[in-house]
Amino acid sequence: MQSMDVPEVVVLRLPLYVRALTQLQMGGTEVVSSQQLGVHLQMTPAQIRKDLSYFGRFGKQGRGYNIQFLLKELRDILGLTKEWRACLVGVGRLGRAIINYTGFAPEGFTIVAAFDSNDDQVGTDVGGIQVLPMGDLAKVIAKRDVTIGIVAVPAVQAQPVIDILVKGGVKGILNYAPVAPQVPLGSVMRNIDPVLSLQSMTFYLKDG
Amino acid sequence: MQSMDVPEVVVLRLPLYVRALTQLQMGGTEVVSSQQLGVHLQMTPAQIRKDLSYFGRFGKQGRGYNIQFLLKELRDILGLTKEWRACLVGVGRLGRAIINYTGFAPEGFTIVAAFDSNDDQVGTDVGGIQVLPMGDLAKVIAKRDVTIGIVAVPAVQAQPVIDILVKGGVKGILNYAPVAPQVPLGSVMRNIDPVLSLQSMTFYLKDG
DNA sequence: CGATTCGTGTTACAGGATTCACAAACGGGC
DNA sequence: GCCCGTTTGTGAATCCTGTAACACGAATCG
Repeated sequence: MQSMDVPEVVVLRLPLYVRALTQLQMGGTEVVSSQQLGVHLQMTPAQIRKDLSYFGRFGKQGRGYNIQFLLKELRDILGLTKEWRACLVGVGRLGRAIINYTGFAPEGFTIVAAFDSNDDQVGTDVGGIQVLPMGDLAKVIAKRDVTIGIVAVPAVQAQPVIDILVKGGVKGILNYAPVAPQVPLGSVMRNIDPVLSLQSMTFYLKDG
Repeated sequence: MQSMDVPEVVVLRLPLYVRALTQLQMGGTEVVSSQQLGVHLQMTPAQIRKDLSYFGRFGKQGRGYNIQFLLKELRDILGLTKEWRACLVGVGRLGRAIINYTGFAPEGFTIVAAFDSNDDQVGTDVGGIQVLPMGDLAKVIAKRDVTIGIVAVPAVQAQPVIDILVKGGVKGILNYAPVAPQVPLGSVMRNIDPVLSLQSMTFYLKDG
Protein backbone atom coordinates (compact mmCIF):
# COMPACT_ATOMS: atom_id res chain seq x y z
CA MET A 1 0.00 0.00 0.00
CA GLN A 2 1.11 3.54 -0.61
CA SER A 3 0.79 4.42 3.08
CA MET A 4 3.87 2.39 3.77
CA ASP A 5 6.49 4.37 1.96
CA VAL A 6 5.22 7.86 2.65
CA PRO A 7 7.18 9.36 5.55
CA GLU A 8 5.02 10.07 8.55
CA VAL A 9 6.20 13.70 8.74
CA VAL A 10 4.65 14.20 5.34
CA VAL A 11 1.33 12.76 6.43
CA LEU A 12 1.39 15.06 9.45
CA ARG A 13 1.69 18.05 7.14
CA LEU A 14 -1.14 17.13 4.78
CA PRO A 15 -3.88 18.38 7.13
CA LEU A 16 -2.09 21.72 7.25
CA TYR A 17 -2.36 21.94 3.49
CA VAL A 18 -6.03 21.07 3.65
CA ARG A 19 -6.57 23.86 6.18
CA ALA A 20 -4.69 26.48 4.26
CA LEU A 21 -6.31 25.54 0.97
CA THR A 22 -9.77 25.61 2.50
CA GLN A 23 -9.08 29.04 3.86
CA LEU A 24 -7.88 30.28 0.48
CA GLN A 25 -10.92 28.77 -1.16
CA MET A 26 -13.17 30.63 1.26
CA GLY A 27 -11.41 33.79 0.23
CA GLY A 28 -12.33 33.13 -3.38
CA THR A 29 -8.92 32.03 -4.71
CA GLU A 30 -9.04 29.31 -7.35
CA VAL A 31 -5.40 28.65 -8.15
CA VAL A 32 -2.36 28.78 -5.90
CA SER A 33 1.36 28.21 -6.44
CA SER A 34 3.63 26.38 -4.06
CA GLN A 35 5.31 29.74 -3.57
CA GLN A 36 2.14 31.41 -2.28
CA LEU A 37 1.15 28.43 -0.19
CA GLY A 38 4.63 28.47 1.27
CA VAL A 39 4.27 32.06 2.40
CA HIS A 40 0.95 31.18 3.99
CA LEU A 41 2.32 28.22 5.87
CA GLN A 42 5.86 29.40 6.47
CA MET A 43 7.46 26.62 4.52
CA THR A 44 9.61 26.45 1.43
CA PRO A 45 7.85 25.87 -1.89
CA ALA A 46 10.20 22.95 -2.54
CA GLN A 47 8.93 21.14 0.50
CA ILE A 48 5.31 21.51 -0.50
CA ARG A 49 5.95 20.27 -4.01
CA LYS A 50 7.95 17.34 -2.74
CA ASP A 51 5.29 16.40 -0.21
CA LEU A 52 2.55 16.45 -2.82
CA SER A 53 4.65 14.51 -5.29
CA TYR A 54 4.48 11.48 -3.02
CA PHE A 55 0.85 11.13 -4.00
CA GLY A 56 0.63 12.25 -7.60
CA ARG A 57 0.88 15.18 -9.96
CA PHE A 58 -1.67 17.74 -9.00
CA GLY A 59 -0.27 20.98 -10.41
CA LYS A 60 0.20 22.55 -13.80
CA GLN A 61 3.47 24.16 -14.83
CA GLY A 62 3.28 27.86 -15.19
CA ARG A 63 0.00 27.97 -13.32
CA GLY A 64 0.06 26.24 -9.99
CA TYR A 65 -2.52 24.12 -8.23
CA ASN A 66 -6.25 24.27 -8.76
CA ILE A 67 -7.45 24.58 -5.20
CA GLN A 68 -10.73 22.76 -5.57
CA PHE A 69 -9.06 19.83 -7.29
CA LEU A 70 -6.14 19.61 -4.91
CA LEU A 71 -8.43 19.79 -1.91
CA LYS A 72 -10.52 16.95 -3.22
CA GLU A 73 -7.41 14.86 -3.82
CA LEU A 74 -5.95 15.59 -0.40
CA ARG A 75 -9.24 14.80 1.32
CA ASP A 76 -9.30 11.50 -0.54
CA ILE A 77 -5.75 10.71 0.43
CA LEU A 78 -6.39 11.48 4.08
CA GLY A 79 -9.68 9.63 4.08
CA LEU A 80 -11.67 12.73 4.97
CA THR A 81 -14.50 12.08 2.56
CA LYS A 82 -16.39 9.83 4.90
CA GLU A 83 -17.89 10.42 8.31
CA TRP A 84 -15.71 9.11 11.11
CA ARG A 85 -17.48 7.88 14.21
CA ALA A 86 -15.79 8.09 17.57
CA CYS A 87 -16.64 7.18 21.13
CA LEU A 88 -15.52 9.01 24.21
CA VAL A 89 -14.37 7.37 27.41
CA GLY A 90 -14.48 9.50 30.53
CA VAL A 91 -17.10 12.18 30.99
CA GLY A 92 -15.42 14.23 33.67
CA ARG A 93 -14.69 17.90 33.14
CA LEU A 94 -12.38 17.24 30.23
CA GLY A 95 -14.67 14.70 28.61
CA ARG A 96 -17.60 17.09 28.81
CA ALA A 97 -15.57 19.80 27.15
CA ILE A 98 -14.64 17.40 24.35
CA ILE A 99 -18.24 16.38 23.75
CA ASN A 100 -19.29 20.00 23.59
CA TYR A 101 -16.39 21.04 21.37
CA THR A 102 -17.85 22.28 18.12
CA GLY A 103 -14.73 21.85 16.04
CA PHE A 104 -15.03 18.13 15.32
CA ALA A 105 -18.38 17.86 13.54
CA PRO A 106 -17.64 20.28 10.66
CA GLU A 107 -14.61 18.18 9.79
CA GLY A 108 -16.56 14.96 9.73
CA PHE A 109 -15.75 13.57 13.15
CA THR A 110 -18.77 12.62 15.21
CA ILE A 111 -18.89 11.40 18.78
CA VAL A 112 -21.65 8.81 18.81
CA ALA A 113 -21.25 7.33 22.27
CA ALA A 114 -19.82 8.09 25.69
CA PHE A 115 -18.69 5.74 28.43
CA ASP A 116 -17.67 6.07 32.03
CA SER A 117 -16.65 3.61 34.70
CA ASN A 118 -18.28 5.70 37.41
CA ASP A 119 -21.80 4.40 38.11
CA ASP A 120 -22.94 7.89 39.09
CA GLN A 121 -22.24 9.11 35.58
CA VAL A 122 -23.77 6.17 33.76
CA GLY A 123 -27.26 6.92 32.57
CA THR A 124 -26.86 10.68 32.66
CA ASP A 125 -27.01 12.81 29.54
CA VAL A 126 -23.99 14.83 28.47
CA GLY A 127 -24.36 17.19 25.55
CA GLY A 128 -27.18 15.10 24.13
CA ILE A 129 -25.32 11.83 24.50
CA GLN A 130 -26.31 9.11 26.91
CA VAL A 131 -23.46 7.89 29.10
CA LEU A 132 -23.09 4.11 28.96
CA PRO A 133 -21.31 1.66 31.25
CA MET A 134 -17.91 0.38 30.16
CA GLY A 135 -19.38 -3.10 29.83
CA ASP A 136 -21.35 -2.02 26.77
CA LEU A 137 -18.24 -0.84 24.96
CA ALA A 138 -17.49 -3.73 22.64
CA LYS A 139 -21.14 -4.15 21.71
CA VAL A 140 -21.63 -0.47 20.90
CA ILE A 141 -18.40 -0.20 18.93
CA ALA A 142 -19.47 -3.05 16.70
CA LYS A 143 -23.09 -1.96 16.36
CA ARG A 144 -22.44 1.70 15.65
CA ASP A 145 -19.35 1.26 13.52
CA VAL A 146 -17.02 3.21 15.79
CA THR A 147 -13.42 3.39 14.60
CA ILE A 148 -11.93 6.00 16.89
CA GLY A 149 -11.71 6.07 20.66
CA ILE A 150 -11.20 9.33 22.53
CA VAL A 151 -9.64 8.87 25.94
CA ALA A 152 -10.32 11.45 28.65
CA VAL A 153 -9.73 9.52 31.83
CA PRO A 154 -7.20 10.00 34.63
CA ALA A 155 -3.61 8.99 33.85
CA VAL A 156 -3.66 5.69 35.69
CA GLN A 157 -6.76 4.47 33.88
CA ALA A 158 -5.56 5.42 30.41
CA GLN A 159 -3.67 2.26 29.55
CA PRO A 160 -6.38 -0.21 30.65
CA VAL A 161 -9.05 1.86 28.91
CA ILE A 162 -7.03 1.93 25.72
CA ASP A 163 -6.54 -1.81 25.90
CA ILE A 164 -10.29 -2.28 26.19
CA LEU A 165 -10.95 0.08 23.30
CA VAL A 166 -8.49 -1.66 21.02
CA LYS A 167 -9.77 -5.07 21.99
CA GLY A 168 -13.25 -3.76 21.33
CA GLY A 169 -12.32 -3.05 17.74
CA VAL A 170 -11.34 0.61 17.69
CA LYS A 171 -8.50 1.36 15.28
CA GLY A 172 -7.43 4.84 16.34
CA ILE A 173 -6.93 6.45 19.74
CA LEU A 174 -7.00 10.13 20.53
CA ASN A 175 -5.50 10.27 23.98
CA TYR A 176 -5.91 13.26 26.27
CA ALA A 177 -4.50 11.57 29.36
CA PRO A 178 -1.08 12.80 30.46
CA VAL A 179 0.76 9.56 29.82
CA ALA A 180 2.35 7.88 26.82
CA PRO A 181 0.45 4.62 26.57
CA GLN A 182 1.31 1.77 24.24
CA VAL A 183 -0.90 0.62 21.43
CA PRO A 184 -0.48 -2.63 19.50
CA LEU A 185 0.84 -2.62 15.97
CA GLY A 186 -1.92 -1.81 13.54
CA SER A 187 -3.47 0.81 15.77
CA VAL A 188 -2.74 4.51 15.59
CA MET A 189 -2.55 6.85 18.55
CA ARG A 190 -2.29 10.62 18.81
CA ASN A 191 -1.67 12.38 22.09
CA ILE A 192 -3.06 15.74 23.10
CA ASP A 193 -1.00 17.04 25.95
CA PRO A 194 -0.81 20.75 26.68
CA VAL A 195 1.42 20.22 29.70
CA LEU A 196 4.14 18.61 27.59
CA SER A 197 3.88 21.51 25.17
CA LEU A 198 4.31 24.01 27.97
CA GLN A 199 7.21 22.09 29.48
CA SER A 200 9.16 22.12 26.27
CA MET A 201 8.30 25.78 25.76
CA THR A 202 9.77 26.90 29.04
CA PHE A 203 13.15 25.63 27.94
CA TYR A 204 13.31 28.52 25.52
CA LEU A 205 11.71 31.01 27.89
CA LYS A 206 13.72 30.33 30.99
CA ASP A 207 16.45 32.88 30.36
CA GLY A 208 15.36 34.79 27.31
CA MET B 1 23.57 30.00 25.11
CA GLN B 2 23.27 26.24 25.21
CA SER B 3 19.70 26.34 23.94
CA MET B 4 21.00 27.25 20.52
CA ASP B 5 22.81 24.09 19.58
CA VAL B 6 20.46 21.57 21.10
CA PRO B 7 18.15 20.17 18.41
CA GLU B 8 14.53 21.03 19.05
CA VAL B 9 13.41 17.40 18.78
CA VAL B 10 15.58 16.69 21.79
CA VAL B 11 13.97 19.47 23.80
CA LEU B 12 10.56 18.10 22.88
CA ARG B 13 11.53 14.75 24.34
CA LEU B 14 12.84 16.03 27.65
CA PRO B 15 9.38 16.45 29.20
CA LEU B 16 8.69 12.81 28.36
CA TYR B 17 11.72 11.82 30.36
CA VAL B 18 10.56 13.97 33.25
CA ARG B 19 7.17 12.25 33.17
CA ALA B 20 8.53 8.75 33.02
CA LEU B 21 11.10 9.39 35.73
CA THR B 22 8.50 10.95 38.01
CA GLN B 23 6.32 7.92 37.55
CA LEU B 24 9.18 5.56 38.33
CA GLN B 25 10.04 7.61 41.38
CA MET B 26 6.46 7.33 42.62
CA GLY B 27 6.83 3.59 42.24
CA GLY B 28 9.82 3.65 44.55
CA THR B 29 12.59 3.11 42.02
CA GLU B 30 15.81 4.97 42.72
CA VAL B 31 18.06 4.09 39.82
CA VAL B 32 17.21 3.41 36.21
CA SER B 33 19.23 2.45 33.13
CA SER B 34 18.69 3.86 29.66
CA GLN B 35 17.63 0.35 28.75
CA GLN B 36 14.77 0.28 31.25
CA LEU B 37 13.71 3.83 30.47
CA GLY B 38 13.70 2.89 26.82
CA VAL B 39 11.27 0.05 27.40
CA HIS B 40 9.05 2.40 29.34
CA LEU B 41 9.02 5.07 26.64
CA GLN B 42 9.33 2.89 23.58
CA MET B 43 12.62 4.36 22.46
CA THR B 44 16.12 3.03 22.01
CA PRO B 45 18.52 3.35 24.94
CA ALA B 46 21.03 4.99 22.62
CA GLN B 47 18.69 7.84 21.86
CA ILE B 48 18.05 8.51 25.52
CA ARG B 49 21.75 8.56 26.31
CA LYS B 50 22.52 10.81 23.38
CA ASP B 51 19.73 13.22 24.27
CA LEU B 52 20.93 13.51 27.84
CA SER B 53 24.53 13.92 26.74
CA TYR B 54 23.66 17.26 25.18
CA PHE B 55 23.31 18.65 28.66
CA GLY B 56 25.84 16.86 30.78
CA ARG B 57 26.87 13.55 32.25
CA PHE B 58 24.20 12.39 34.60
CA GLY B 59 24.70 8.66 34.76
CA LYS B 60 27.17 6.24 36.24
CA GLN B 61 28.61 3.44 34.16
CA GLY B 62 27.52 0.03 35.25
CA ARG B 63 24.65 1.46 37.25
CA GLY B 64 22.47 3.87 35.34
CA TYR B 65 20.85 7.12 36.38
CA ASN B 66 19.89 8.19 39.85
CA ILE B 67 16.29 9.20 39.32
CA GLN B 68 16.10 11.92 41.91
CA PHE B 69 19.27 13.56 40.64
CA LEU B 70 18.38 13.29 36.96
CA LEU B 71 14.91 14.67 37.60
CA LYS B 72 16.34 17.67 39.37
CA GLU B 73 18.74 18.29 36.50
CA LEU B 74 16.08 17.93 33.83
CA ARG B 75 13.73 20.23 35.69
CA ASP B 76 16.51 22.78 35.88
CA ILE B 77 17.27 22.46 32.18
CA LEU B 78 13.63 22.87 31.22
CA GLY B 79 13.12 25.73 33.63
CA LEU B 80 10.49 23.87 35.62
CA THR B 81 11.75 24.90 39.02
CA LYS B 82 9.91 28.20 39.04
CA GLU B 83 6.22 29.02 38.87
CA TRP B 84 5.10 30.08 35.37
CA ARG B 85 2.26 32.54 35.18
CA ALA B 86 -0.06 32.52 32.21
CA CYS B 87 -3.07 34.47 31.08
CA LEU B 88 -5.98 33.12 29.10
CA VAL B 89 -7.67 34.94 26.24
CA GLY B 90 -11.16 33.77 25.36
CA VAL B 91 -13.51 32.43 28.02
CA GLY B 92 -15.94 30.59 25.78
CA ARG B 93 -16.56 26.92 26.23
CA LEU B 94 -12.99 25.97 25.46
CA GLY B 95 -11.53 28.73 27.62
CA ARG B 96 -13.63 27.69 30.57
CA ALA B 97 -12.49 24.12 30.21
CA ILE B 98 -8.87 25.29 30.19
CA ILE B 99 -9.30 27.38 33.31
CA ASN B 100 -10.88 24.47 35.11
CA TYR B 101 -8.31 21.96 33.90
CA THR B 102 -6.54 20.61 36.96
CA GLY B 103 -3.45 19.38 35.16
CA PHE B 104 -1.58 22.66 34.91
CA ALA B 105 -1.18 23.72 38.53
CA PRO B 106 0.64 20.61 39.81
CA GLU B 107 3.27 21.18 37.12
CA GLY B 108 3.82 24.77 38.08
CA PHE B 109 1.70 26.54 35.49
CA THR B 110 -0.83 28.98 36.90
CA ILE B 111 -3.47 30.96 35.07
CA VAL B 112 -3.54 34.30 36.82
CA ALA B 113 -5.79 36.30 34.53
CA ALA B 114 -8.46 35.88 31.87
CA PHE B 115 -9.51 38.23 29.09
CA ASP B 116 -12.32 38.39 26.61
CA SER B 117 -13.34 40.84 23.94
CA ASN B 118 -17.01 40.21 24.55
CA ASP B 119 -18.41 42.81 26.94
CA ASP B 120 -20.96 40.34 28.25
CA GLN B 121 -18.17 38.15 29.56
CA VAL B 122 -16.09 40.95 31.05
CA GLY B 123 -16.61 41.27 34.76
CA THR B 124 -17.94 37.76 35.23
CA ASP B 125 -16.14 35.18 37.30
CA VAL B 126 -14.87 32.01 35.68
CA GLY B 127 -13.39 29.32 37.87
CA GLY B 128 -12.44 31.90 40.47
CA ILE B 129 -10.84 34.25 37.98
CA GLN B 130 -12.27 37.64 37.08
CA VAL B 131 -12.63 38.19 33.34
CA LEU B 132 -10.98 41.43 32.23
CA PRO B 133 -11.35 43.50 29.08
CA MET B 134 -8.70 43.17 26.38
CA GLY B 135 -7.67 46.76 27.01
CA ASP B 136 -6.19 45.80 30.37
CA LEU B 137 -3.95 43.17 28.83
CA ALA B 138 -0.60 44.97 28.61
CA LYS B 139 -0.99 46.45 32.07
CA VAL B 140 -1.86 43.14 33.70
CA ILE B 141 0.91 41.24 31.92
CA ALA B 142 3.47 43.68 33.23
CA LYS B 143 2.05 43.94 36.71
CA ARG B 144 1.50 40.25 37.34
CA ASP B 145 4.61 39.02 35.59
CA VAL B 146 2.81 36.94 32.98
CA THR B 147 5.09 35.18 30.50
CA ILE B 148 2.70 32.81 28.74
CA GLY B 149 -0.47 33.55 26.83
CA ILE B 150 -3.07 30.85 26.26
CA VAL B 151 -5.23 31.49 23.23
CA ALA B 152 -8.75 30.04 23.13
CA VAL B 153 -10.55 32.31 20.69
CA PRO B 154 -12.17 31.57 17.33
CA ALA B 155 -9.82 31.01 14.41
CA VAL B 156 -10.18 34.42 12.84
CA GLN B 157 -9.32 36.23 16.05
CA ALA B 158 -6.29 34.14 16.86
CA GLN B 159 -3.67 36.10 14.93
CA PRO B 160 -4.69 39.57 16.17
CA VAL B 161 -4.97 38.29 19.73
CA ILE B 162 -1.53 36.74 19.51
CA ASP B 163 -0.10 39.98 18.17
CA ILE B 164 -1.57 41.83 21.13
CA LEU B 165 -0.21 39.28 23.57
CA VAL B 166 3.28 39.41 22.13
CA LYS B 167 3.26 43.18 22.00
CA GLY B 168 2.04 43.13 25.60
CA GLY B 169 5.18 41.30 26.63
CA VAL B 170 4.24 37.65 26.65
CA LYS B 171 7.06 35.36 25.52
CA GLY B 172 5.26 32.10 24.88
CA ILE B 173 1.94 31.25 23.25
CA LEU B 174 -0.11 28.13 23.79
CA ASN B 175 -2.55 28.24 20.91
CA TYR B 176 -5.78 26.24 20.89
CA ALA B 177 -7.27 27.97 17.83
CA PRO B 178 -7.40 25.84 14.69
CA VAL B 179 -4.98 27.95 12.68
CA ALA B 180 -1.21 28.16 12.35
CA PRO B 181 -0.48 31.75 13.35
CA GLN B 182 2.87 33.46 13.03
CA VAL B 183 4.88 34.65 15.98
CA PRO B 184 7.88 36.97 15.78
CA LEU B 185 11.38 35.66 16.30
CA GLY B 186 12.14 35.39 19.97
CA SER B 187 8.70 34.12 20.86
CA VAL B 188 7.75 30.48 21.16
CA MET B 189 4.43 28.99 20.15
CA ARG B 190 2.90 25.56 20.67
CA ASN B 191 -0.32 24.50 18.99
CA ILE B 192 -2.94 22.22 20.48
CA ASP B 193 -5.10 20.96 17.66
CA PRO B 194 -7.01 17.70 18.04
CA VAL B 195 -8.58 18.03 14.59
CA LEU B 196 -5.19 18.01 12.89
CA SER B 197 -4.28 14.95 14.93
CA LEU B 198 -7.43 13.16 13.83
CA GLN B 199 -6.97 14.16 10.21
CA SER B 200 -3.50 12.68 10.04
CA MET B 201 -4.71 9.60 11.88
CA THR B 202 -7.40 8.77 9.35
CA PHE B 203 -4.75 8.43 6.66
CA TYR B 204 -3.66 5.22 8.36
CA LEU B 205 -7.18 4.12 9.21
CA LYS B 206 -8.88 4.69 5.89
CA ASP B 207 -8.28 1.25 4.44
CA GLY B 208 -6.80 -0.79 7.22
C1' DC C 1 3.76 31.68 -34.11
C1' DG C 2 8.19 32.09 -31.63
C1' DA C 3 9.95 33.86 -27.47
C1' DT C 4 9.48 34.55 -22.76
C1' DT C 5 7.87 33.78 -18.26
C1' DC C 6 6.23 30.97 -14.80
C1' DG C 7 5.96 27.05 -11.87
C1' DT C 8 5.87 22.12 -11.62
C1' DG C 9 8.02 17.40 -10.73
C1' DT C 10 12.31 15.26 -9.99
C1' DT C 11 16.93 14.37 -9.13
C1' DA C 12 21.04 15.41 -6.63
C1' DC C 13 22.96 17.17 -2.51
C1' DA C 14 23.65 18.86 2.26
C1' DG C 15 22.50 18.87 6.85
C1' DG C 16 20.27 16.55 10.79
C1' DA C 17 18.94 12.99 13.50
C1' DT C 18 19.20 8.16 14.89
C1' DT C 19 21.54 4.09 15.56
C1' DC C 20 25.76 1.49 16.21
C1' DA C 21 29.78 0.09 18.43
C1' DC C 22 33.25 0.40 21.71
C1' DA C 23 36.47 2.28 25.20
C1' DA C 24 36.20 3.78 29.76
C1' DA C 25 34.15 3.60 34.28
C1' DC C 26 31.68 1.68 38.16
C1' DG C 27 30.27 -1.73 41.84
C1' DG C 28 30.05 -6.14 43.83
C1' DG C 29 32.09 -10.44 44.97
C1' DC C 30 35.87 -12.92 46.39
C1' DG D 1 43.23 -5.73 45.06
C1' DC D 2 41.51 -7.79 41.03
C1' DC D 3 38.11 -9.67 38.07
C1' DC D 4 33.62 -9.58 35.82
C1' DG D 5 29.20 -8.21 34.35
C1' DT D 6 27.00 -3.93 33.45
C1' DT D 7 26.05 0.52 31.51
C1' DT D 8 27.53 5.00 30.34
C1' DG D 9 29.16 8.69 26.98
C1' DT D 10 30.64 9.44 22.45
C1' DG D 11 32.73 9.45 17.74
C1' DA D 12 31.44 6.93 13.29
C1' DA D 13 28.23 5.23 10.27
C1' DT D 14 23.61 5.08 8.58
C1' DC D 15 19.36 6.73 7.65
C1' DC D 16 16.11 10.41 6.84
C1' DT D 17 14.53 15.07 5.78
C1' DG D 18 14.72 19.37 3.71
C1' DT D 19 16.72 22.39 0.22
C1' DA D 20 18.57 23.73 -4.04
C1' DA D 21 18.97 23.10 -8.94
C1' DC D 22 17.16 22.01 -13.27
C1' DA D 23 14.70 20.23 -17.25
C1' DC D 24 10.39 20.39 -19.07
C1' DG D 25 5.32 21.68 -19.92
C1' DA D 26 1.93 25.35 -20.06
C1' DA D 27 0.38 29.81 -20.60
C1' DT D 28 1.07 34.60 -22.22
C1' DC D 29 2.49 38.31 -25.15
C1' DG D 30 3.91 40.82 -28.94
